[in-house]
Amino acid sequence: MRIGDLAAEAGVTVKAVRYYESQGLLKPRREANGYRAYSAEDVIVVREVKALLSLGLTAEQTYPFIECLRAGNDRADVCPASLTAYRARIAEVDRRIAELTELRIKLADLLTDAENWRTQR
Amino acid sequence: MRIGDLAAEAGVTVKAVRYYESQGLLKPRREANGYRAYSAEDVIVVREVKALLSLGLTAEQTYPFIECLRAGNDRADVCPASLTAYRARIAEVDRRIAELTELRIKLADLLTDAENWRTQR
DNA sequence: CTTGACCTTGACCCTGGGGGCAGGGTTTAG
DNA sequence: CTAAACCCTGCCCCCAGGGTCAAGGTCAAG
Repeated sequence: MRIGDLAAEAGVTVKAVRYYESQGLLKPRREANGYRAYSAEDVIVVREVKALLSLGLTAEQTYPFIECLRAGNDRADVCPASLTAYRARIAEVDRRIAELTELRIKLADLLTDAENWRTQR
Repeated sequence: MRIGDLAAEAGVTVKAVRYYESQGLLKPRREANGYRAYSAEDVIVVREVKALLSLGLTAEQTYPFIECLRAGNDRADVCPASLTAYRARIAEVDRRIAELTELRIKLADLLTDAENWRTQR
């Protein structure tokens, strides 16, 4: 199958597929005319990458998941490296939520302060 | 004063100062040799920009605050436009926290699922 | 055989807030 | 006089692609 079919079937853009390839996540063969040729397995890979990116992982961080698939597993997340990646991402999210929560407090304080200053003048 | 002095006094890098200028937040005069020349007021502006960026505003969003300062106010955040910008940023942070909280749940579910699958095999 | 619609290719510029580096000119202290 | 420290502009890099382009390939209908 060609890149447009793959993209449509996996629910991403052609541009995204080419980007994944540039990141080393796909290695399609080429037809005689230079067109990229994909297997049915590549659809699974692209869907997985899409799902992982939407969880906030970087393209690079999806690597262990794809390797897990390529190793013959039905699921990309049953390998130890995948579990580690999940845990790392959860920790990252927790850190980010804590940061934003602090920031929220700071902003609210600043707003209150600025409002009070105005009514006092 | 020159760019290095300004940067040191405001606690940012020379590169950052030039970037702020490229975003229209500073308009230094030039010495005969082409060096940028800053006023003492510019230190205040740069400090303000730095503080606002650390609150997650974009350089563009700092614009109303700088205008407020230039209008002669002692504080950059006492103008109506500044209050609006604060409120917008708070709403943004709230949205982001909500997103991350949902994401956290998804990730934890996926992790649990993958772990269980492993112990079951 | 040709036309037109659609597909694919690689290549370029853009995002935000700068960091890093190159290759120059200027100034200041010793 | 020279070396260090400063300043200038301009270019490439990040991340996950989006937008646009010119050029060429494919496939059906007429």
